[in-house]
Amino acid sequence: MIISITEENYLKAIFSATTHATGRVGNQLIAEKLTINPASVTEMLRKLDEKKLISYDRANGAKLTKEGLKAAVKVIRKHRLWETFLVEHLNFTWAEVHEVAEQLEHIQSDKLLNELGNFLGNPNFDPHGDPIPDRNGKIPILKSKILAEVEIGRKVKVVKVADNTASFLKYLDKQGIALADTIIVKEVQDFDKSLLVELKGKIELYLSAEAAKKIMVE
Amino acid sequence: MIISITEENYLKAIFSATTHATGRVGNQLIAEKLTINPASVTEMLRKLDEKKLISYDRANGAKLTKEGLKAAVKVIRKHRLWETFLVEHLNFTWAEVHEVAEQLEHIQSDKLLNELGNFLGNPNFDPHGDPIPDRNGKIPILKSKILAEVEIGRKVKVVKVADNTASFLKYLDKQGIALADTIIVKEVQDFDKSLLVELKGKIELYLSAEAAKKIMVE
DNA sequence: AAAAATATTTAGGCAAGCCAAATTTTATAT
DNA sequence: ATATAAAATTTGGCTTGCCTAAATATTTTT
Repeated sequence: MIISITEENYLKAIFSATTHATGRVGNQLIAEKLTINPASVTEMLRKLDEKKLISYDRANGAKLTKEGLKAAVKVIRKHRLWETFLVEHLNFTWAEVHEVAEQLEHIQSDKLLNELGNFLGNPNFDPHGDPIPDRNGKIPILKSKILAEVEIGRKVKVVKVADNTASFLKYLDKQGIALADTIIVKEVQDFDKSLLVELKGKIELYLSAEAAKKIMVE
Repeated sequence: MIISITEENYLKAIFSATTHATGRVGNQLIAEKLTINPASVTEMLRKLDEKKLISYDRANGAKLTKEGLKAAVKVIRKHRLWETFLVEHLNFTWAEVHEVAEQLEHIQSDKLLNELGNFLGNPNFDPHGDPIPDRNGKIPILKSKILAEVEIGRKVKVVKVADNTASFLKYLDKQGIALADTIIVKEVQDFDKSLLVELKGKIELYLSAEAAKKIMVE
């Protein structure tokens, strides 16, 4: 079956909305993720329902079928493999990759996808620490928590960022924080919940409560 | 200026039609290259003319402007760099690359283009021996001739194929002919102009006149 | 339970690209 | 020079995806 680029983007949006929020996936939310008008969403959801990629009714909203899930996960695998390629081999920073990966994820070629995976050594996580689904669609699970919830004195490792916007990633770069860095929480300021942390055993710096919620550690 | 994928494909078609045929580039020819209906071509050519990417009038047909040429050459550079990448790093054969490169050539990212070039060592020729335009749009020239015109006894090297269709490339693979192979023409059959050639100093084989017109040597 | 707020759907339209059929223009051949 | 053939264009219509504005549903608040 042919799935258009637009349709792929809807499937991706539904997938990510499904995992994040607990309940139903409404049109509004999908519209926001794709920055389009909610009115436009209805007809597309109906179309995806007809194509059996989602089940859709007013009460339950949109829900991926087995086939729709497979398609969504494949796009995500492509996206994250390309991000990995761009960072590891083409000198992209993690703040730069997203936009280009959004384009590359729609290239259709099973051989390309397979060979790219092999070329990269079929990694399990991308440059942001997000899990890369394997060939069969299985998604590695990372048992991580947010830095804001770590006890004082505990030594942890940065494994993922929960916000892939360029502005946040650039902020991390400026602070010198990268994936796999070790962090020890030294103090929590009572009035604003900001943290004083030790980074890589040497530098000490302050992180806002906001930032601490977006840094995942293990 | 934003140039859509469709527009890029038109520019590419006009470019290749321009170099091949000597005279004017007509709508018919463009329609054939893009396998679309000639009726559809008219409006697009007018649009490209409005955008100053081509000059277009009934008498002279379509002709790329400086800006249109630049855009066309950039797409071709992308296409050929990606082909090189696929063959050299992802185990694609030269018969497999075209279809995927047709997609990859439309990815928009100057950084990607630059870094990909660097990653590959900014090669001058792609896996089919076609010249890769450099960053400034300059196209390397290969002073090659077709195998059919080589004198008997002369030792030459395969530098390019003048037909990139999968069927011809697969035929070459079957015959064991690849870029950079040496060939010596031993005999020319009078009645059908087919050639008996020595390949890589050992194998002898017959090539039809047709094939000999599509193999470029130096 | 009524009013207010939020979500969804309907209806009418628009832009990009495509096609088929009919027509006009240009080129070729007698 | 004119009849015929070939090439280009016009016309009308299609599909995909998007939009705005208005109408319905559904929740939430009071």
